[in-house]
Amino acid sequence: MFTGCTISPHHCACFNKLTEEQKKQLETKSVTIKYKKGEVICKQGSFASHILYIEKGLAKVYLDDGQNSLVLKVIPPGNLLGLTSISEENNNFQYSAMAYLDSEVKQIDISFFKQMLIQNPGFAKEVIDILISNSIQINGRFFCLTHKQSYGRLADILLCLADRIFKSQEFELNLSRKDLAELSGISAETVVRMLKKFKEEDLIQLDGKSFKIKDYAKLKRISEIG
Amino acid sequence: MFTGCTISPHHCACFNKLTEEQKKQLETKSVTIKYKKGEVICKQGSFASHILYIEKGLAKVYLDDGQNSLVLKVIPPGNLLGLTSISEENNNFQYSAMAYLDSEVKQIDISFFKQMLIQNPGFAKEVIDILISNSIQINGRFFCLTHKQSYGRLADILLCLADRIFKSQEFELNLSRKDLAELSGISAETVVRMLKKFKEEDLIQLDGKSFKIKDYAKLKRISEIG
DNA sequence: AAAATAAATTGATCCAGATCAAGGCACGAT
DNA sequence: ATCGTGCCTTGATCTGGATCAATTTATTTT
Repeated sequence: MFTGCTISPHHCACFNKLTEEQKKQLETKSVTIKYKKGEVICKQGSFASHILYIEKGLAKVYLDDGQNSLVLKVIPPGNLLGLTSISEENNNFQYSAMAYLDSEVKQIDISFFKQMLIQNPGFAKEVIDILISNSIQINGRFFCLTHKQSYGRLADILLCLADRIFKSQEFELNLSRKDLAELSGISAETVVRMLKKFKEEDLIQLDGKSFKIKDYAKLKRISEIG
Repeated sequence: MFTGCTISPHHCACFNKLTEEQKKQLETKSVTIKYKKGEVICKQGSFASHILYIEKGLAKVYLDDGQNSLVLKVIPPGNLLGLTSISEENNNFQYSAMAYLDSEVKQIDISFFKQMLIQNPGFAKEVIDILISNSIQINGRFFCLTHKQSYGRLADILLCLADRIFKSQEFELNLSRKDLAELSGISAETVVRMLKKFKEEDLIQLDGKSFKIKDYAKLKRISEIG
């Protein structure tokens, strides 16, 4: 029912709503920056002069209080990042983001973005839809991390990676065990133990960073039962 | 830094942006319904033909998978409910809501609401701001419930009630211990024990449903340390 | 006011998963 | 090669808080 999956299944559609003229303007009002894996793309609390759009790579969005960190979502190409900064009262980043893989990020001037919201109702409506789908997704993850137990959460993430990121039952996961732990909201040691168990029970095949989902149905069941 | 507080600190400002004409129309497109404490206002999954606006009372918004329940937020008068249903792809309620106290709720025709989004960019912008502030709030709560421990969460909720609902250090809490438990994401028994501890340590005064914050600063510290 | 029902409190037990500690392994730097 | 530094893995231990069970106190219902 609810999934801890952090990855939006669709591209954001808002830019399609811009007129040709506006699209041209957009190009002059934006610039693309490259980030290496592990680099910080935006920092919680800092002033936000841009809305970000992931063109290539993968980024994680997380909250941090200096002590603990919570991954809110993972953003694949085709999605916006930093939308919360367009609010009038919170014009700084409400979360941090880091490149999970080498990435390219388009920075869009925030006042241009706001101008589009006012000038182009279709664009605004699309942005609203994006915000809503973000909320729904995060609510699901919220439910997951607070009510499912670790097994289910890990199964969830594995399926999410297979389905939404790699679109294959077999993949090379370029993330550390610690990253995986963060994603599923459990400790790195526990992740290792659980992966081992999944392997023993023949639900997955695992060798270092090579993953293969062997029993999708059973993993699905585990993710649902919790 | 992050708070588990579920209550939005401000009224929604979007209706101010409507023209006089549109405000009049709004009246013809909406109707106010009364709910008794405990009644369900909207049910997760059901078709949403209206956007809801809390006029009086208090409502809780929660997710439910039949097994567990997670309170996303508590909505005081002056706030919208069910905004997620204006999305094109999710035109049903993404969560349930229940009256915490006797309440009055205005139901606004959803297609009228959508029409306003298109016709009135100022209105749309305001709705975007509301969605953003909702997300920020829920993200904070998310962090709280996953990373703070129970003590901090309970302290958090008590301060939130005092500051945002009752606007007084002393209040009569019309919620059961179980409700309080749900709000802070812990079991009812644990809530009782912790309240007792708070009382013993002279942080609060407590008699049944009468609460009084005696040491705000210390509670604040507990809520921050976790 | 007595009976029935629900909520609050307290104590005892249990367990998922964190944390701590220690080795094994891989890979970039010297 | 070999040193170092950081991941991965495994085992041992600890604990916050859930759950279960039983009693007490409120609140309805009749």
